[in-house]
Amino acid sequence: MQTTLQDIARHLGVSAATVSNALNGRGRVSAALSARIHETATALEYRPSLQARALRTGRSGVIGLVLPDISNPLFPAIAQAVEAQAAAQGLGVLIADSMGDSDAQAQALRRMMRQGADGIIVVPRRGTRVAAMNLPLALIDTASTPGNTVSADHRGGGALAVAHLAALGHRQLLLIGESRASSVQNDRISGMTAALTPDMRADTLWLEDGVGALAETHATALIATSDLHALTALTTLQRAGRRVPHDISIIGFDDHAFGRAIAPALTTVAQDTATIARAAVASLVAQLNGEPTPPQIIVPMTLIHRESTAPCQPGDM
Amino acid sequence: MQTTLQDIARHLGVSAATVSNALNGRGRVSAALSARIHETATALEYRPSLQARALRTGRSGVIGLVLPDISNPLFPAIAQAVEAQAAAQGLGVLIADSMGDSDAQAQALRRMMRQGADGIIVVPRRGTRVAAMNLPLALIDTASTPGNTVSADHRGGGALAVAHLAALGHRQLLLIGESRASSVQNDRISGMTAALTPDMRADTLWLEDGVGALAETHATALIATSDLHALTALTTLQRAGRRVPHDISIIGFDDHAFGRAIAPALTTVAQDTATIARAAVASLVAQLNGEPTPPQIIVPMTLIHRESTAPCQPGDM
DNA sequence: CTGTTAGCGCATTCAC
DNA sequence: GTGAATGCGCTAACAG
Repeated sequence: MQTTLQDIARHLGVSAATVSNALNGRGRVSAALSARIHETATALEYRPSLQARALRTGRSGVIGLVLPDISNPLFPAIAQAVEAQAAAQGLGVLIADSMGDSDAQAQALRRMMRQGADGIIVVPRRGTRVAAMNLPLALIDTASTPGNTVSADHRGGGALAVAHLAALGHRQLLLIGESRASSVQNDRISGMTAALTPDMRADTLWLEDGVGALAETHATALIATSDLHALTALTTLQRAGRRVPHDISIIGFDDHAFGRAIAPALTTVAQDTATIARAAVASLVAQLNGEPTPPQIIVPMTLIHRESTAPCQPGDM
Repeated sequence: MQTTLQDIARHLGVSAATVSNALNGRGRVSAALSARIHETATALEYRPSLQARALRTGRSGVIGLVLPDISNPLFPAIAQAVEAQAAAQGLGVLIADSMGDSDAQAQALRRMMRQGADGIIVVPRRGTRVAAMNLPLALIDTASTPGNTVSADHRGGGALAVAHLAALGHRQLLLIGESRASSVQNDRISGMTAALTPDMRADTLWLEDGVGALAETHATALIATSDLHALTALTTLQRAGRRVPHDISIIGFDDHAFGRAIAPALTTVAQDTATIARAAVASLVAQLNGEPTPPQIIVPMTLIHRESTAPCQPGDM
């Protein structure tokens, strides 16, 4: 069995409350007694029961994380960052998968509330509105989503990608999105088109409309709103005999793990997941402490230049 | 505030204990009263506090899941399956990342125990021994790991891949592993070599030794112990002008998400994560109920034939 | 200043 | 069949 406050108290002939006071540094205990209490506490390997503390204080030390699809390679990076950040503050992380379903998402939120989560971080399903609960909430979505707590600067990321290609001399681009319903993808693409210089041109291809004649594009460079689509484009082009980056440059988004494993290694626009996670957890903690919710935070993205982008070759057009 | 047993009890002029009995179907309550209790319980939207129940019963309804590296694309699939399985049984899932570190792993286990996890599922770091705790544990590793609870049949998976290529007429193979320290990879490769027919030959390339002259291999087919390495091989070969599967066939392992997104789509040997997760959770539940721990379970793998494998072309050698 | 009493919400004895 | 008493381990509010 675990040692409890009572055990220590009996051991020293004092009351449990005093032990609690001493151990929590409430200062309400004489230095001498406090020392002895700490001593026996370590001797008996006392570990406070977070469960009992939770019942008493209403704070469980556990936060929830609801993801739309754990197996989507984008989210593990966020999960990892949130877990690391939470662990650093001694918080546990309850995880749930909303399976892209709005009902499942609502259900997951309720389940976590019942499990005693102090607050919940939600990466909402596309276009889903997260119902307000009487529980601190932090949304990681896009700047254009109402209620968003923190997110990457997707528009800025799009601009970054275009600027990189512009500097390399590319003028004719192909932008690849997957779903028009995704605000993340929309933000990224609008950031790209807004950053085009007057002499640049860009076509947009939405994969939900079909792959189209990707292999026959006249563009000299291509930006996909996800590394996954960049990978599709890369292998499709390679298979058709086009060489990357010699014939055509490719940029992806989000720095998935495989981007470093392929040849050529993928140039990508990365999210600062550590900062995003920190902000999300911080927002939860602030709300828990009754402090004002910090304002929405937009975290800059970073371009990681690897091998899939190169200067535009004369005659590419 | 949440409705409690007391609220219902007061509302009906009975005692809290009776309400508890009625709601938990302990049968010790008259049918009529029980009905009224259930009625008002739903009317008042009563949700028992799992925290209080946990304190009383010692069961929190939460299990832990410790992964070596959340961002490694292999593990999200397991996490997703475990979460789904746990949710189906009304259990929550606490997640932790051991960051490939044995100390961090031990620490994560302790943290989860303190957070009140009823049991913990561990996907151990390579070669790590998981210290026994006074808590139900389930290990997902390999058949050759002592203490393993459930795992995919990695050797059988290796055999499956070889049989597939043998049937396609391939005789000269290249096997790609990454680390000799990984028992999973070792099991897979030993399964492959054991399944070679007498007229087949296979070289083994460990990536920790360097990529080597992958592009110049004389093999007509290649098996990587992970989709990630298969992807490296595929893009390297494509870049060198070799055509997949026309010139060389490729098989990966674990059915990562990107395998369907590339051209050609990757043939792979998949784990039955749903079954593995079910077995792991079931083992935990059995241990919690004091039932005997079920014997180690080895779950068959499945070959998913996509586009990266084809019959051996005459003249390939 | 020090230490104790009370009770968080629930489930489990045991009397009635 | 039902209810009053008890305690899980802890801490906030109170009395000494």
